[in-house]
Amino acid sequence: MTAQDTTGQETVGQETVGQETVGGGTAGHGSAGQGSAGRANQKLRTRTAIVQAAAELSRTGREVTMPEIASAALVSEATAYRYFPDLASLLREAIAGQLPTAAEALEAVAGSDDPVERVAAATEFLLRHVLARQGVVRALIAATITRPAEAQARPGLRFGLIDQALAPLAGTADAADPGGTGRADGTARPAALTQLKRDLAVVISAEALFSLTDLHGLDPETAIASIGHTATTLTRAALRENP
Amino acid sequence: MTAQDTTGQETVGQETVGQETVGGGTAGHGSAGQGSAGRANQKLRTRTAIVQAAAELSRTGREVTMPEIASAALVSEATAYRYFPDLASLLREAIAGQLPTAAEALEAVAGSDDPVERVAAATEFLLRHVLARQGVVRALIAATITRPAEAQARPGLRFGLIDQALAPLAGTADAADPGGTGRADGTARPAALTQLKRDLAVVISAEALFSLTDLHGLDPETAIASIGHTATTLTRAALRENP
DNA sequence: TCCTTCGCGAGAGTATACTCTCATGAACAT
DNA sequence: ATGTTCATGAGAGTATACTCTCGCGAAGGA
Repeated sequence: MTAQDTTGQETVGQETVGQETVGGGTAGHGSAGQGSAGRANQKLRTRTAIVQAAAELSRTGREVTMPEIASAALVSEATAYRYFPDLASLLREAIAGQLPTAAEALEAVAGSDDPVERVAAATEFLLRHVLARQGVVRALIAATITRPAEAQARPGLRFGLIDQALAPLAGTADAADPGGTGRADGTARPAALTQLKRDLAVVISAEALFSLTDLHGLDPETAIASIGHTATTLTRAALRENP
Repeated sequence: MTAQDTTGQETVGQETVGQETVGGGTAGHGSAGQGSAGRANQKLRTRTAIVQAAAELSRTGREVTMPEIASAALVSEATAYRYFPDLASLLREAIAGQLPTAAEALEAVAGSDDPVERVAAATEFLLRHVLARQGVVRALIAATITRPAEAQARPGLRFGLIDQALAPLAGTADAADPGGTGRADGTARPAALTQLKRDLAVVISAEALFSLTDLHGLDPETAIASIGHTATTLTRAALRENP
């Protein structure tokens, strides 16, 4: 019965909010039947405004605070915290909302069946996306690394992208298999695919990018190129062993 | 011979220890040879006690706070901050102090010239060391990722270890070349070595370990094994192209 | 012995992230 | 029309990391 419950979920996807269509009668009063459209819509608008403000600010590449987002969204800080348990959750959703689907991200190589080429494209895409939102991504990493329990909620774009890039390798439904431990396929392929995905999950990451730029002192372009090289090297090595 | 010097420095551009600038020629005690040994020793003991306490607490694997360290070291929190500009600096030094040299860490494979074997050992060593100090390492990453400017000071164990593991590959002084862009050697070797080092710097890391355990949900042992696989795969691939 | 220096503790102060409570007024039900 | 629900704003409160200031008291010089 709390505000929290009504707005419900906070994970990816904000289409679940309204339990009844916006339509109904005019937002005014008097229309019988389902009258609570006004409040539900209001909450939806508030929530959307907050996420939008966070998304816009994230694109500056700077760090972003909750008061800043709230004031940009024309709500109070308290309200922002009513919709999101913490800054990290909000940033997560704001970032996830800006992500194209894995298929869209790999559109440029949609015609290619070469995993190496596709992995290179995925790496480039992910890292440039991260780079443009550095401040927020850094804050997200900082928040999740000290609270591993809640880290599961971090956007799985990385994994989706990798799956999508390696789709040509998976017979059919393998790419959609999250666990990825392979099945009754009988071949050694699934295990190798799983391992390759783990290899790439480590490499195609914001953490890898920041390691190279911050600790190793590389400039962003060089770092992206280096990680691209690492990712394709791993892919080629896996292909060599599993033709 | 200022008190500053005696207590020792630890990173770039921080001389915050005292507010006093013990001032070379203060009128009073010009001579005295080693008269001020008492105070200098006292400061050294205090500093050592703080680092020791931090090191011990770090080995619990938990997170550690400055008040906790201070009380374990029997000093006030203010004193701890007099010796270290922030918690991260102290943790950094405490962790670095527990590190064996790269050579010692790779003692088990000292007799081997096989880079693959040596890289596997380095990976295993680094990740187990990190795992045993999870809480502190996580806090360090969180602190440095939001302040890239000061990240340079993070312990370079990773790089030293990698250099040491790849020592058999480097003709002579190449392993000691930080920039590593290769020189007038004429061959393609140095560039490939540099790239391999970057590959491994991304993979043999605490960030990689936490990515797999936190985001991918792997248990620590599986994660370590996976990263070991990734690292050796990269090493083998590099060897294949540069015999 | 007397006086200065200075390492240190204690406590107040700041910044950021987040929580809690309460009052307001619009939306809604009756 | 009237009473209830509830989204919201405002502001105080908490926790952690860190800073600043004051003053004590012992180390050390003369």
